[in-house]
Amino acid sequence: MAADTAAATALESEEEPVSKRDAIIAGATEIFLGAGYGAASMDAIAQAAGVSKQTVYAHFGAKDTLFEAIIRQKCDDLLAPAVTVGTEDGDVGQVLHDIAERFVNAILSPENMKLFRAIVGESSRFPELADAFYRAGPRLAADVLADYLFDVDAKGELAVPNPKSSAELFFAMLRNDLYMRRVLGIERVPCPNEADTLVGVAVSAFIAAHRKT
Amino acid sequence: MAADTAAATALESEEEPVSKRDAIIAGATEIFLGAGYGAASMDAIAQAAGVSKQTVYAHFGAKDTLFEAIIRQKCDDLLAPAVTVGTEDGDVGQVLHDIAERFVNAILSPENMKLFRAIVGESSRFPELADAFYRAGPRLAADVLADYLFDVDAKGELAVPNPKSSAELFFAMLRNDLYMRRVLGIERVPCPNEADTLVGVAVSAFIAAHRKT
DNA sequence: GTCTATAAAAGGATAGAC
DNA sequence: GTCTATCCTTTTATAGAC
Repeated sequence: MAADTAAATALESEEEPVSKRDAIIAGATEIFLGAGYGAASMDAIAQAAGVSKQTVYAHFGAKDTLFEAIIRQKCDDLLAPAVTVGTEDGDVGQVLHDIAERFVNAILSPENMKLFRAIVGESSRFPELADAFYRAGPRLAADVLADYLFDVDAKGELAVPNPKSSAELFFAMLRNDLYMRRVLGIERVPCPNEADTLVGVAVSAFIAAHRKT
Repeated sequence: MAADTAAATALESEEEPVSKRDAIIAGATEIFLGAGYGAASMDAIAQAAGVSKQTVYAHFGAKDTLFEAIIRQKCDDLLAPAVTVGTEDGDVGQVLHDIAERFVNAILSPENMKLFRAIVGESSRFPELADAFYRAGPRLAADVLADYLFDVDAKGELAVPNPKSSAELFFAMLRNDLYMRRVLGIERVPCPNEADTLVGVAVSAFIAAHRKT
């Protein structure tokens, strides 16, 4: 299978998916994230992939298996860039601002919105997926930031007696009203100005709340 | 119909729903909020209501109509207590603490969790419901708090140059990691200790960020 | 591995009697 | 208004040929 994929990669044009399997993944991702698990039909997925339905079943066995594969991959792909701290040296305010900007951009992206809605909507049927999302996203982000805040406290730049709690508070501040509107699908158009303002407000408030006495 | 309901109320025991219509509403609420729109079948709803399927259709016409009726009612019922300011006199810290406690209790309640998941999962199919939820919940709460914060600023108790922005930040702080875990269905057991801690952290940080210079 | 064709079941909605 | 019985579309999944 690996050899097949490699050969196809070399021969096919870049527009077309390299293999049937990749085509299925692409099609299933589009349909599942666009419509949700319940409203997505295997026919629609096969058609979006340009493949017969039986081919889909040959590769993934069943609908729920396919859904799990798609969602798990998306969790890893999408949330990874949001949780890196980047350059930890420099002014604390600047570092926090950078982290906040990347986090907000990541969680507000249309792809992440669709992923989150799909997971939340099926959290009772696929609890493991909800857990995977939480660990790859919010939990990891908070853990990474908590490590950084621990150092910040040690250096005496800010007073952070409880890094874990403060890290969670920081990201909560970033999941603001704009995030809520986007989760609910109310705000369609990307609004960079509001996102920038939001980041500034959150970072300022966070620093003010953790200033050394 | 009203007379029928009144008569039934007087005669029936308190355990049983007063009318067929109320029984349908109760059953549909249970099924829709428990399983989501897609996974809920009209058969299951009829069975949960103790009524034939045709009776359900006679009252509500179609599945989507029934869903809308259920969700809209739940939005009004559930979110109303969360958005009252209550006694606006007294220490600012105490008032904010009260508001925060009520808000957290409301949004973390199992009923609200189920409602939110159902709406988010079907936000593309029922955008009006997502909008109704937003206006009855997050938007209304922020508006009410913004009014209070405007007065607080005028009295000079805190520095709140932008009440709307600050109100949104306040509630964002309350939708913390615990809220995220509950939305994703990870945290099953109610954890009052963590909720109390969370409220304290948020209120302290908010006041510190808005202290007069 | 991939396709066409088909089975088998579930679910939304309706007909007609009472 | 309410029930039983039924229709018909959609959808998951499989059989069998190439």
